[in-house]
Amino acid sequence: MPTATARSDEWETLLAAVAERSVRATERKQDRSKRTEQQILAAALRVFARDGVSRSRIADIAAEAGISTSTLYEYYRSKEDLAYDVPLSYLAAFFQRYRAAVVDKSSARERILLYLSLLTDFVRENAEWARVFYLEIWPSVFVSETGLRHNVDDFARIVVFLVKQGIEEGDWGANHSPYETAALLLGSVNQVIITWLMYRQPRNLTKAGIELAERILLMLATETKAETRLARAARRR
Amino acid sequence: MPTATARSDEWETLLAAVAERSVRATERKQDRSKRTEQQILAAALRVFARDGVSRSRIADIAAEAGISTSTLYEYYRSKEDLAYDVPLSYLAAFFQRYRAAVVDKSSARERILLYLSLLTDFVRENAEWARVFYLEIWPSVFVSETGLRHNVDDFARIVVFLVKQGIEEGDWGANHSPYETAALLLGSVNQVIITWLMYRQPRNLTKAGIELAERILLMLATETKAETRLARAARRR
DNA sequence: GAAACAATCGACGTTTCGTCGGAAACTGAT
DNA sequence: ATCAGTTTCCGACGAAACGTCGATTGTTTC
Repeated sequence: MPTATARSDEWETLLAAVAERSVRATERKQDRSKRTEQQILAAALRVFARDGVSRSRIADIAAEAGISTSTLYEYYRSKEDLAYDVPLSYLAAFFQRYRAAVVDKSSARERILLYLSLLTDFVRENAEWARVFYLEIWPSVFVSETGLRHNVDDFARIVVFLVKQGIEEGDWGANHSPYETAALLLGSVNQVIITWLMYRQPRNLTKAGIELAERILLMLATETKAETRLARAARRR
Repeated sequence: MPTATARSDEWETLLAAVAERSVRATERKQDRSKRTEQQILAAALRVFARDGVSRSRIADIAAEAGISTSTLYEYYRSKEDLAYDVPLSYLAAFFQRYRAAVVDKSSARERILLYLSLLTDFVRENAEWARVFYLEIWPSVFVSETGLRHNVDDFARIVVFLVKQGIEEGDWGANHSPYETAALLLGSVNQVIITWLMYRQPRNLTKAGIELAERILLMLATETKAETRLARAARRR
């Protein structure tokens, strides 16, 4: 088992890797070009959120961005490329925000709680992005080996790491696979997020997210106590 | 609160509605036409699963089905229409299978457990379908007001109903919204399914699904006991 | 077996995607 | 300021996929 500091180092490394991966390498020389890039991304997000990715036309996005279609092709090789790049900057922003907020939290419990509540909060604030990301991009990431894929993986990787940390700290037992427990945490919250995106239910997403996360964490703690009791009883027999 | 029989009737009604909704109304006159329809659906599933919906070409699907593109357009107005119709027959099969298997289960606990384990089992058996449905269609259903939308809603509706039943039967308390608890159950299992579809992890999906469902149900029961204990302690003070 | 209907197909118009060569705007050095 | 070199932008065009229509072939009914 790694020592506490080794774990802590690993955590820093993970966060650094995640943050770095989500930074895009823009190599444009002139300022107007960077502005155009931003305009394209903003326009694409608007159009994707409005029409859905598959129905959106490149020409519409270009018009929305105030440029010609051929200029857009200077920046992105295809609609698919564009669709995969749009969520990236937001994802980077989310990871950055989490990294900044988590510095003064050291327990797995606190870190997970912060992660999930920050996530629901971020979704609520950036509903247009979330709509495109959760309902269009994320699920179809599999079709291509794109850079975004790794960012999406990071999403779960962080939770798995923290679940393992929680086991070491005794917050919950090692009876279950950390992957299963992570799926429990992340899957539940994702389900609530998707429901909110589709039906605006529950009304207060942030509140619902925090409550759900706290509930699960409490259940995990109780589960361990119950299982320990059971094991003790079995041994006594 | 409804009586036990009223609840039971409601359950039958719900299952009947779900089963009926997922039956497609085919109005073709000749037999060869029905064969063609099946060929199109089978071909579309293969091509969608292989190339992804957005990259698939109508011409490829037609070729795979052994017909001309214009014939395909006799059956479906557009690729979108086709994409939304492909999952339907499988969904119907799943609901039918569940309906048949659940007749001798009356407790909410058993019914939920059966639902979720049947689901993971069905996904494992029909991986091609699941890939298209979970990773491509389901999330983008929102873009259009299609019939499939209601079938997808049924998916969650059943779980919500059963969670409510569980509250009435005292399996778990009424402290939490049934929608939240349903999200917990369905979201976790969905997360495991999606992970399996993308990475073939965990290896044994059916086993993982059952274990996860049992774990959550146990946690829910324990949670209620713990909360009752807490409430009692609070009253004593 | 012929009239009426259903299903299929090849040819063709339309829409959207994506490329290319050159014009316009910017940069830095003289 | 001007000019060479570079970057960015765009209009015109070609390619590919979508979707339509009238003619042809197959099936049913009487």
